[in-house]
Amino acid sequence: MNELTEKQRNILDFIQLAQQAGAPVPTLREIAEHFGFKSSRAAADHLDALKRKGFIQSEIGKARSLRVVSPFTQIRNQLADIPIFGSIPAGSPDNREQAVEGLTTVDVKSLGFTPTRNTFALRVKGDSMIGKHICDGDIVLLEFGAEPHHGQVVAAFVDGLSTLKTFLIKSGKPFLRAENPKYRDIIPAEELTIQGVLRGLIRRTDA
Amino acid sequence: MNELTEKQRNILDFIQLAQQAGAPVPTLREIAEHFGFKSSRAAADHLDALKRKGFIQSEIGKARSLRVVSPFTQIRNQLADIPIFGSIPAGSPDNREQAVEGLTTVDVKSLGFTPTRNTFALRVKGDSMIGKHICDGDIVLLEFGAEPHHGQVVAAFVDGLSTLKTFLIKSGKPFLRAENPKYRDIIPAEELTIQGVLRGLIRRTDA
DNA sequence: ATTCATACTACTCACATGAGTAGTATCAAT
DNA sequence: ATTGATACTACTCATGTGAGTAGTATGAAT
Repeated sequence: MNELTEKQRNILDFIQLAQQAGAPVPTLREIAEHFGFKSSRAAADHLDALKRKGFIQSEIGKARSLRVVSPFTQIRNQLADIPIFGSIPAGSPDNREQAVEGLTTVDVKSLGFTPTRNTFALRVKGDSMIGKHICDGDIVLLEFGAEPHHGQVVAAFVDGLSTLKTFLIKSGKPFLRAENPKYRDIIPAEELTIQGVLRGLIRRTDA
Repeated sequence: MNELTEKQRNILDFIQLAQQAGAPVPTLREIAEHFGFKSSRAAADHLDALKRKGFIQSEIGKARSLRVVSPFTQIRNQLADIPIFGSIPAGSPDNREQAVEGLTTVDVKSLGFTPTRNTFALRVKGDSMIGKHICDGDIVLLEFGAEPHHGQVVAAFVDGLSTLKTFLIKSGKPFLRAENPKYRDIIPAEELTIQGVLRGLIRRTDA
């Protein structure tokens, strides 16, 4: 019952293509022009059919407000871009221009938290956090400016490099510990800059 | 010289967020309303500044035609939606309607491989792969139909559930092994369905 | 001192755009 | 035979929307 005709599918594809390309969604007249219709009503008819069949939605009276609602985009939530740094520059990660190695885009819901401007990513070097199952090459998502709690993993600026450590409080004093018996670093955290608190992780496995 | 003021940055973020969410780009009046301006001219002034500094582009006279052209979107590549299953239904993951728990969107470049229609995700239950640093609650990205190689991690259908195991070949025969001494499962792989080969991993760390 | 960018309010204008009315033609299902 | 969905043309209307004019205030740079 919810099957599309060829014309309707073509129009749905046309809209979806524009949407995916990052371009504004076409207007009734743009659709009409593209398909050679001489009246925008023809396009409106097809959109009505697509709406009735649940493939698209729009807000009334609002220009270019079409949305394709495939089973995927229905589930889809807010997205967020998070910059990946090779190493974090000193201070705030707001100095975005420098050292940005790439960008990762995550679905907020699947991640379980909402990234802010203070969220950034870092490529892990070394196996100092292997005890927490954070491996060499993993991308870790961190939040700048968050207050670290006992047992949380944090990024700290040590010897000119950003390194991951576990944040611990012992006798009221904060310490940093590597999660690998090979590295016996236990460093008083007072003298250091905590750059971010671990919020998530992305790993790529080579094929 | 191309630095943005805080106001301009906020407005750029507002536009980019809408764009990423798949929503139509805001109009002058929508921007003005969101930031509490009483005139759309205020928004237009900021957009003029952003255009002059090269952060956005627009087509004249066209509704909602803004595009963010920051270094971010320049780096940005193809995105891919990957469905997350609570447990994989038997057979091909193409039966997407069922058991889809959520959706994760990843940047292809940061992931290091290109997801296909055969790429899917699975939420890990249990710690049977802790030896490979795959933890309970992690989201693993898998590829259906790929030929598993010795030592790769695969998803297999065992006792009505999808479980992760390491794929091994011993004396020409394929075996599956759990990476946890607690689970001594060594199962001949011939009788089993390999549902997918591990390609990536996403972890969320509770705040 | 003056210039310039930023950051607005208040208002206007033209046209872009969604939405609608009325009518025609075709085809499949009943 | 008649109904209903599809697939249009021709036209109108209200409002959404980008663009612009005029003016005010602030602060940094020269």
